Amino acid sequence: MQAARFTQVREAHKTEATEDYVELIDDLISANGEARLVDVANRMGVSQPTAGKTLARLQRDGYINSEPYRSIFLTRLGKDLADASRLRHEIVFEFLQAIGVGKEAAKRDSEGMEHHVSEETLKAFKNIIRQSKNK
Amino acid sequence: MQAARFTQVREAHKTEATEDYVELIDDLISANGEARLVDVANRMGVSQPTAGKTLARLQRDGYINSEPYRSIFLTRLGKDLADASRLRHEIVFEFLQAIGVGKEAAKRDSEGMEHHVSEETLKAFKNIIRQSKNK
DNA sequence: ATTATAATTTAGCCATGGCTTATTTTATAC
DNA sequence: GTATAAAATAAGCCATGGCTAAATTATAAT
Repeated sequence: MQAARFTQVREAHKTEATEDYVELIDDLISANGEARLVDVANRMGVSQPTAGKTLARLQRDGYINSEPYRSIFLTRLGKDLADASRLRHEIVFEFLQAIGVGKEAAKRDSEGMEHHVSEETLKAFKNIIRQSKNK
Repeated sequence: MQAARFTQVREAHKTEATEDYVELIDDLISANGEARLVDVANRMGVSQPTAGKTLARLQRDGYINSEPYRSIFLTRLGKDLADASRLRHEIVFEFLQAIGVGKEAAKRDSEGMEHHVSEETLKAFKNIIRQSKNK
């Protein structure tokens, strides 16, 4: 049934924002020692109130913690999701480069594609990466 | 700047529904001679009112035409978008199979991936498809 | 320490895309 | 040709994720 596929794509969309945010927060903590709303908003390319609203939802759903007016911390759940997301993201990014896509396009496309790649496809991607290294 | 990438992904999301719907409408017309709301809704996996609302937007934006209570027609704009979408969709689908992804996963993943693949990446996909045919 | 600047939050707006329930219109069966 | 079933629409709800403008809180500078 075709309907199931579209339903699945819609499911993926629901988790996209969450994954992008936790991954970014984790990066900011690694790079700067902390993750501030203003930096999240800038890196996501949205206004601060928009980022604030999304972060409130992430907190509601247990991915992050933060006291009012203080910086943002990942919960265990958030950190695990960030790690899994980054791994998937990196595989897609490396894969695109392995098949000859330039770095900039690979960055752009992997950002959108990463949320729609199943385990099976990811495995195929990893094979290609491995082959391209052993050549 | 990372922000630009996320902005681009958001742009892609805006056009996703439009592309999915016109492609589906075109398929329904080919298969059944007409595209009815009830079939669109069933194939998209949403309720009829939801499909109706989206179709109203598509009409507002010039992709389709339909008289109240009658079936749906693509405008020139809609037909062109449907053709371009299907082509992209098919390339992604074939590509995934060419690298060893099974048919079902390829169908599912191509549905989500197609909207996030740049021209550059599409070209790389076509190369792989060509190579896999000449082996 | 006070002032100025920067960061965060609040409030309120909008569009999209979901839903259900109820109504209206069209098509079908008899 | 009328009753029934099916399809489409209307009305009204909700969450997400955008925005701006204004208020509050925290930080930095002198």
